[in-house]
Amino acid sequence: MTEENNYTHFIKQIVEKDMESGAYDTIVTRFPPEPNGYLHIGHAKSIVLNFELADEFGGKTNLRFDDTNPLKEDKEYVESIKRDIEWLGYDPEAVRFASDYFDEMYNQAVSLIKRGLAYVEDLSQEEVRKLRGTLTEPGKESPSRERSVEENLDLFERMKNGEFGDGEKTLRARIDMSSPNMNLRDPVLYRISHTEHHNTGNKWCIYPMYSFAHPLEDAIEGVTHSLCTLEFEDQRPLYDWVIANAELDAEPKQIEFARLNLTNTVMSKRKLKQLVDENYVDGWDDPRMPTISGLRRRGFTPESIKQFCREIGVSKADNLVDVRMLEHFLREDLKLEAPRTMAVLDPIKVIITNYPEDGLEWLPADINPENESMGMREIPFSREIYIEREDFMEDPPKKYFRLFPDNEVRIKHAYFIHCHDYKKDENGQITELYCTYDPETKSGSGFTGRKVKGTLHYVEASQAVPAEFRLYDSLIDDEAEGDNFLDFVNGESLTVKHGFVEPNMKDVKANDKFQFFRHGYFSVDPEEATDEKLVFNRIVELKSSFKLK
RNA sequence: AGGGCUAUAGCCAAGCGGUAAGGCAUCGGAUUUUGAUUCCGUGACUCGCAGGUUCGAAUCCUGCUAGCCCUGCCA
Repeated sequence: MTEENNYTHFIKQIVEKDMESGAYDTIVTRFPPEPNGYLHIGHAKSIVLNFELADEFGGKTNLRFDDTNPLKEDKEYVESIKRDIEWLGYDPEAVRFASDYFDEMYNQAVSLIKRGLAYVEDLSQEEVRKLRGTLTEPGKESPSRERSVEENLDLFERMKNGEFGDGEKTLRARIDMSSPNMNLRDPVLYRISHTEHHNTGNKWCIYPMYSFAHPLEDAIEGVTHSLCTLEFEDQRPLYDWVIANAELDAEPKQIEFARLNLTNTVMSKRKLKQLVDENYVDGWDDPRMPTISGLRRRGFTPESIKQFCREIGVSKADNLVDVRMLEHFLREDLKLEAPRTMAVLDPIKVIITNYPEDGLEWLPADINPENESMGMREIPFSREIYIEREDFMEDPPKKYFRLFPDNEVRIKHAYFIHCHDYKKDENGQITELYCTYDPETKSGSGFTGRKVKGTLHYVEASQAVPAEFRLYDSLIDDEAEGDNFLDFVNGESLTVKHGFVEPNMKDVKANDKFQFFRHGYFSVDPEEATDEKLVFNRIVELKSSFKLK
């Protein structure tokens, strides 16, 4: 069971009341994705809500694939969705499919027909649309509406038996063509589609619509609280109509909440698909994607995503959450977990002119100063080291306390070094720095004679391990201008750097996470890192109050 | 405009008639061998607007305004 938590929201309050009043003995929720795409962080909000709410009240949560439209769905998505939920750390009480209940749904439809609550429509889609009316004008009743029960029964059975082509007929609920709620103007319950289904194969050529299928699925599974997003609010009367008229005992209630929107992010399946199809990214699991698989590959931890979902709350107000909140929880989670190590992403060589020609020493370094139990490692130091190119300036501005001519800085875990000279190539690019070190300032020696303003990270040259670093920036630039979201795609969302890491990083494994000193949190790319080639994805930068310029 | 819903700080969000929680972000300051972390401090004379009820209103009532959703045989 989940420990008690401090988060409350209107849905939890509804459940609390329902439990107190005895309306339900136990709570059952479900996460009901359609297997037609990959899960993203917006789904994570729903997953966390459903699983943790049920868990908190000692209830259960099913994973149920809403596979009522074989035209769009595929097994491939079923597997990726299962994997993502498991990775997040949730274990469904049961894994079900809407298609498991096709027989039951068919019987319920027949029952509605027998009671005069549904009829077979043979008007074309176009004609049905015309009769539906508009937002401000009531619809008109279809001639099919007054067909006899016997005829309806016969036609529906023939629909099932494949006697009609796609779109030739539908089964409609007989509700109210003049309802101000469009969903109640005799909504379609079943349509004909001669399409093979990933689960039921060619058994069916009629498939139930969401509005009919979903409440039945909930009722069959004994779901008590059926949570969905705001756009289904207008469907609730229809949901309730189905529940009231179905011959099932359970009485699930639908409750709607606002979906998640994130700054610098697009969330709709359509847009994400476009980014993939038009090669703005490398696939659904590109580390820049807000998909669960993208976040996982980028290096986000399940806990950081879950904590984010808990903290943003649940309400009915449209919202746009700052991505920096997500990043905050990643840093928070990794702070005590990720080993510190040093990586130079854009190297510049430093020659320590007064260090012995063939000297090499191993220095002790803590693995995580905030978590001493992680122990120590040893890192080499010698006459030649690499530091970050941006840690040296010929002509620094005020308050630049890194290295510049005639300045002294600390090299992390090693010594103070003092810059005396530097060399440039024909393009004016700095190629080498010449420094001296002061043996008295060795780290751990307790030296207090002088203070320096800056501490730089480094990698010793002879032992340095080459590595590739992939630095990610927002995929979407919220400040950009344009009519189409593609105008907002950041063309510089990926920067690749080649540099060095410490020798003890040779044996890292896929998805290992580190804090590169002064840079941020990085994760070993699971797809493209090999034994010969280290590839690190930057998950998120460290915060910084330093602003050059 | 017919219906449904929403409105509390830059963002998310608690609050449920007794006098505005918390988080993120921002900006200060202290500590610091990460310009990080940590720590401390920082913002709503007011809750979309206008009226009303009440000793007392973000909370109740009325009327406005703004935004989102609904006319798939998608979910």
